[in-house]
Amino acid sequence: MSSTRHERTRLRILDSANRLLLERGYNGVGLERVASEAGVTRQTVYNQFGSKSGLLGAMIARQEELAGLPRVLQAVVAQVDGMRMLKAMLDAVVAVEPLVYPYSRLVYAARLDDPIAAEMWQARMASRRAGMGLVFARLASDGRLRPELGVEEAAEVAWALASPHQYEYLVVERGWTVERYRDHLERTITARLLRPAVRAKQP
Amino acid sequence: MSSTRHERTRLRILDSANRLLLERGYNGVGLERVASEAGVTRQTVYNQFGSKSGLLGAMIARQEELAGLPRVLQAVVAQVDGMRMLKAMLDAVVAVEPLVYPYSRLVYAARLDDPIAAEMWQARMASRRAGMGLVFARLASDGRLRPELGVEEAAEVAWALASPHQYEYLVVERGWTVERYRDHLERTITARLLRPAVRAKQP
DNA sequence: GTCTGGACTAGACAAGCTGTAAAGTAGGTT
DNA sequence: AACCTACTTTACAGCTTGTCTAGTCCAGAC
Repeated sequence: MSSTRHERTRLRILDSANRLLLERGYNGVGLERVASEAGVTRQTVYNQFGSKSGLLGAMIARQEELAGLPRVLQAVVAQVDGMRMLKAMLDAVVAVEPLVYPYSRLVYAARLDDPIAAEMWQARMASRRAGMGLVFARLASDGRLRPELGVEEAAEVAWALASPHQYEYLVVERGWTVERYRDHLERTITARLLRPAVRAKQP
Repeated sequence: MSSTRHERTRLRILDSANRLLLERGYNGVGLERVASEAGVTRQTVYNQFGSKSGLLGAMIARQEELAGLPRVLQAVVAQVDGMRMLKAMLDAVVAVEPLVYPYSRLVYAARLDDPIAAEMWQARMASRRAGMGLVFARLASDGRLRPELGVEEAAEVAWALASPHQYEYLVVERGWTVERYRDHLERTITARLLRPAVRAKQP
């Protein structure tokens, strides 16, 4: 099997990093502790991940994989109708955010004084924004966009609405269910950015 | 005058802390440097502010005072009409946020592994949320709220929309002007939460 | 079965950080 | 002139990330 010693210790380190960093914050726990809980030396952590930020990056990459991000994004682009695409996008956000948000939060905070974390944040956000751009390009060509709005502007607004921070505030902090949150997103985007579907034109 | 030596050094420390922490992040610069740029010893910083978090708290309190937060909030509660109150609230957000946001961001990040910062964040957010609650209570009694919405829910949604993170994303990151941002907030809140004003009832 | 290379350990080091402590020196007020 | 407070100087403890050098152990190739 593909379970070399290398990979096994790598996973042990990632597990203990998950446990500790998630509950005590990025600066709240040192690599010595992460290493010892993984039954490993701090040196090994550096051999595997290069730096503390590197470890954080590996944690996130693994979590996105685990959360099935590639799969749900594929479900989004598979839609042909703009409105279905939007719904699939919201489903994707709601499915992935709960699993990925605790990690996003760490990167978001670390980003302020760690260049590597800053770069990671930029890359993640750019890719999500691009996804939202696709959705609204489709909605625009379907004629569902409000006439005064451009695709770019609509995508920016929608992405800001579906950002991790909104999830954090409404779901994590205020206790909304993810269903309610999803419903809220759809309502807000519809009310603010879309216009009713037009029936087949009568010439 | 009320310019004791105490207060003068206090201001010098706050100034150098502003300069350094804002551009290098909370963990990106140590108190040794802050102190030396203020022409003072690190010990003096501890005498005055107690801890690094304490210094951060003092920075924020001073900035909110400088930004005129009490004044604009007074302008909000002075309104009698709910819709004017909402507009005043948005004016307040737009006036204060640009000055306070860089500091909010520091507390928001530090909050994850610093209990004092966490408490500061909680207190600040609770007070802003309470303000939004007042506005929507008035709007509700004016009959301007969508019938399916409760005051609490509407206030939560509005507050999430007018949160520092939305400002950060749309204005700081995407380069919107504050006027455009304010307009966006009003449009979104109106479209999502309010219904058109009813004319005087005809019996 | 031995050999070899990569993974891991052990221990020490540099440079930085927060926070505390004790003792001495200026400043301004009364 | 005396005094209290603010401030400085110096030193410590304990923690951090990151680097370096040996040495050890293990797994798969031959």
